[in-house]
Amino acid sequence: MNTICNIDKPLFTVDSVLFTVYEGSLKVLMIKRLEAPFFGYWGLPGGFIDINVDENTNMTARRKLWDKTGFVPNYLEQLQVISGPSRDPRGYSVTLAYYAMVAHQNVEPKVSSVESARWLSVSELPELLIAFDHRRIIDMAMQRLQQKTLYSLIPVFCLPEKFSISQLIKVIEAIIGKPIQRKSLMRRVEASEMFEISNKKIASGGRLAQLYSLKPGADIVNFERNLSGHHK
Amino acid sequence: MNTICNIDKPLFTVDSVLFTVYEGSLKVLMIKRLEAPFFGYWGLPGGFIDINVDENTNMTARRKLWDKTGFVPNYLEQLQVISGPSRDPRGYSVTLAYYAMVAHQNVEPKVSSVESARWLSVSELPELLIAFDHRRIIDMAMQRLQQKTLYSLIPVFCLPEKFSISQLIKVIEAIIGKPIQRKSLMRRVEASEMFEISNKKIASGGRLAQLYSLKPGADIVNFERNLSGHHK
DNA sequence: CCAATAGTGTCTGTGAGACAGTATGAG
DNA sequence: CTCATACTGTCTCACAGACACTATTGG
Repeated sequence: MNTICNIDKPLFTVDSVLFTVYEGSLKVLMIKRLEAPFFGYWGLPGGFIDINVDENTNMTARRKLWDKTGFVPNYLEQLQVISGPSRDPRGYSVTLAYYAMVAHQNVEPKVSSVESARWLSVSELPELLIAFDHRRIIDMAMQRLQQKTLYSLIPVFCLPEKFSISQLIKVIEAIIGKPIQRKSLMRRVEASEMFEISNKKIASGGRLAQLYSLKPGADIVNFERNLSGHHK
Repeated sequence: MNTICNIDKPLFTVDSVLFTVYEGSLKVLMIKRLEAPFFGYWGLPGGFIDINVDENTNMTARRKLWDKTGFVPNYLEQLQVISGPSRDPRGYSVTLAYYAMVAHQNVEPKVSSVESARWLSVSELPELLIAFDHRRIIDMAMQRLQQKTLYSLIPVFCLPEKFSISQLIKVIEAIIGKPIQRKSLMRRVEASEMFEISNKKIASGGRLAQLYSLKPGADIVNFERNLSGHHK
């Protein structure tokens, strides 16, 4: 242990907004705080960088998420740095926020075993006590996720390895909060060349659905036009 | 002065990639380093956050750019945090990189008076000695700027308050390195509703060109389709 | 008049939206 | 068979690309 030395230097932390879609709604992993400040409030998973362990801040984010979920998120990207003298009562602070995505099933066993961790629907956040400016950070993350969903297929990272188009539609609609055209999505899945057609199908009450999986090493494709975003 | 306390805490800095377009090419403001490490190399303008002065890291970036250019950049946005144990020989470091844009004419007087500051063409960077991993940061900034140029009109921030469509075309072409269609650009300028038609025109060897200016308080519009990017 | 640059008219191409129509599973 | 869900065909529409055409300046 060594003394925390804070003279003229801001407190630097790494926090993550981990998304998943489950039961048809977009959820964020939050941790019930067991220490001051904001004792008893919900906060984002995160913490200090450990320069002896973390190769870089991405690793810090991954490590902290691993602690809570027992899983490395399928998608992780820097969101924004938020800083200022009064966002943390302990003093001037600088927070690097990430946003990330996982398939619910991959993390459920561990998350439900961690007493303080919980998936909260973004729709219920207004009624809850959120620590620091984490509410604002979640809003920024959601905006970015929604925007990115319009021109890429990152929502696949909320799904298991093999998934059907219908599952993907549900996830996308939960994220952007609007219906989309199945046909448009299929065109994109096809055009992106990111996915393999699996030899399996999945039952869902009617005709069996084709399963797709991400090609190993496939890059995320950005389309040149946005999906819906308005209309109807 | 107080002792730098580095035990277990990374060094946090803020650096900026300041772009302008001048003489038909995209340029970056670089500073000839007069101290170790990387003495004599070119580095990005930046430095440490001053928690007694800077309301947040944006202010740090602005302040550092003001020192070198005598001007607050027209556009400033966070780019990325880069971190690791070996990118700075002095120890584990975390750098928040910004990218920014100015009109060349606004900053030229001051920049040419600061001995160590210089506008370098991005095309000549490979031949120069660049400090730290700043070369990689510039490349990231350029990629982001190019991408954003395809779906927004941020290149206007490289131009004086009143500008013509032809000037805007030249700036955009310098940024993305490809020709664009004048007609497409005019459609966008019109559709964005970001600009006012000035009552002045500018001479340029032929018919007088209409001058436009950013409406006060106008938000930056993001289009739903990208411009060219390929074709022809 | 001409040369040069500014701006318009308009046709084509591409990919999303809409939605009817077809396919294929379970019971 | 029917119902439910999966998928296809295809028309429309918005907007970028292309490029010929007209407009307006200086000399």
